[in-house]
Amino acid sequence: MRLTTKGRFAVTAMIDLALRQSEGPVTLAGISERQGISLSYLEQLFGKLRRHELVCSVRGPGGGYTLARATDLISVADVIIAVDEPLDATQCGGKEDCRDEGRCMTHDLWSNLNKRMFEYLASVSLASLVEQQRERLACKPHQEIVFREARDCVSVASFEAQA
Amino acid sequence: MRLTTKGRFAVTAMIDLALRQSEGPVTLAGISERQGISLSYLEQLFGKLRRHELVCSVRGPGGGYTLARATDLISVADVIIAVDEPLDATQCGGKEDCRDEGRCMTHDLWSNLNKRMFEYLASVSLASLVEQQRERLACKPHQEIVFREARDCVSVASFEAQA
DNA sequence: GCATACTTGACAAAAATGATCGGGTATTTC
DNA sequence: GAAATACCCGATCATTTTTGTCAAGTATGC
Repeated sequence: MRLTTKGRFAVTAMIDLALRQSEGPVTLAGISERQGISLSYLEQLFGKLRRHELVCSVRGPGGGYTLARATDLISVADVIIAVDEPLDATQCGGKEDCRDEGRCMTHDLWSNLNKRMFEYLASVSLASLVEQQRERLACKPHQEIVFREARDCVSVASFEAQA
Repeated sequence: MRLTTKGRFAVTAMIDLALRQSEGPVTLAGISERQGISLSYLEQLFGKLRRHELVCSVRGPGGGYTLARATDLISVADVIIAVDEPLDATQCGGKEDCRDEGRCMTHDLWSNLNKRMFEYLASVSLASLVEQQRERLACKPHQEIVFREARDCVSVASFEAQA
């Protein structure tokens, strides 16, 4: 599993979608404006999300995207896997036991790490994130949910290492 | 924390170094040949590792690199942090509580993930990896420790997602 | 000492990826 | 038909990853 900003964008967009789909399909243009992600990029991401059957699309006026499953059946891991396409075959995947010692010396380490991360991300559902988000909104009831300049924070180029 | 091939290369190289430093400084040329990582790239990585005081350099003939600390005092997290320099300031770092809800909607998620990954990687020392590696070598006692074509496996471009 | 070979160290170029921009087409609602 | 929307594609810019080139330092043989 790979952790980059791409997955972060995708998750952010999915949360936005989850928060609004009760009012019908959500347009990418809306997500783009609210979250400060370029429309083209969202199109690419949602193309992948759709092909992985995490979202459904509705064309025409009033159209947009909706989630394909309930929020508690979509995990963060699902989203990240969908947009990050992990170039399957090219590596000595979990199956082959990497004879030729030096090769894949770090195999066990990485597959353990992978596993841990995956387990963690798979344990976090969109539902729980949405709930978190709702709680925050509840604290500041009348603030409008339009934040154009969210970019500085959301679009940052890399994860931060922290102790 | 960011997970890319860069960190993977660095860890692989550090294990190679740990396995051989008993015979004196280890050259990057050697690591390059054995692990299939380009010399220039290793030079960059080891520049960072040196500046983070994880390795020491010895110039001139017979020179090379040695570890700056005992293998059980160097964690995988140390190595990855060293080569990945997390562009500190640009983001809304852990301190600021990201008011303006939509902004950093996923803040908690990512910082939790970060924390988990970091804890895991910090718990894995170079010593434990070396020991693992030694055990494997022990099973195939007479095989020469020269594996030119390790690239196919080690150089793959991304982590694999796996359940 | 001095040349020479071995090694790190630093800078620049190339390749790959991430992200944006602009155009177009298909589909649906009105 | 007109407008709103997804969908697709190629071009472009920025960033990151990877490789290439050249310099600087240092031990060794003479």
